[in-house]
Amino acid sequence: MARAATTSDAFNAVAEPKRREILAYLALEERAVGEIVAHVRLRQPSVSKHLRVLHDVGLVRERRRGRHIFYRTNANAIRPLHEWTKTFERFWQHQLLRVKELAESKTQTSNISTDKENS
Amino acid sequence: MARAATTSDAFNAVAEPKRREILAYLALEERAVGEIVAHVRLRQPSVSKHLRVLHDVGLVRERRRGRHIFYRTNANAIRPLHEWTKTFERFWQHQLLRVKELAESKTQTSNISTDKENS
DNA sequence: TTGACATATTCCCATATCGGCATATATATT
DNA sequence: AATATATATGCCGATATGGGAATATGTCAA
Repeated sequence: MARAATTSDAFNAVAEPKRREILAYLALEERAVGEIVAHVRLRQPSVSKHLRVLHDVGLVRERRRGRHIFYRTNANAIRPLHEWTKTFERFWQHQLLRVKELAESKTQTSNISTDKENS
Repeated sequence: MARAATTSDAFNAVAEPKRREILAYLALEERAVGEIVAHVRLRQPSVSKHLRVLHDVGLVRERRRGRHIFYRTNANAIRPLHEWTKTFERFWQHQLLRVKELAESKTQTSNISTDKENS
């Protein structure tokens, strides 16, 4: 093996900027491929491929209507990502608290070099 | 051009399962590379490379202490992802509402074929 | 200085990825 | 049936990616 098992999941699907753009666009209302092509600046085949990826991981649903295929975002499939980021919520709250405390202690004792910063 | 501009950002960094694992591990407390290697099942160079990626996008901070380098998750850098997923929150709430309404109407009028489902 | 330890970097290989182009497929219209 | 329209698929080229192995770099200890 060489590359990481390609567990093409929602995280991967969303890593592509154009796909995020498409998801945002399709969240508002369903759209036919042609409309998406017009909206995002890509050729139709590329858009179809992105839609395939999104569909495979359940991030969009399709509705076939004549020769048109309407896609819409399946917001529920984004929830796991939301939940994952949420697990870090308490940590960034901690960090904010620390920064606040530091700021306060600095205003009390006028800046006595508490430096520990690194890139 | 060929591949999508390689905007190595947080979304991309987080698309890698091992990197998510590392982030979760380093959120609790800072760890030296050796500890991370022991925790996640990868060789040291691979871990260093993942840490590089994470560091480049600001998802981890490092603290050099003698010959050890301690990494910790910078939860704040995860907030943008959180915010992005959050923009879809109202949509999945909508969908839940729809499902609920559908279920209710079905119990009232015993299932009069309102089917419109597709993969 | 030399040697041990911790971590990063480089090179290589296999594979994945993205976009463009050409083409296939499906459906509607005439 | 023939044609037009909408979308998907296949192939190609360029590049990115991840892991392994070897090696370089940096730091501490003797």
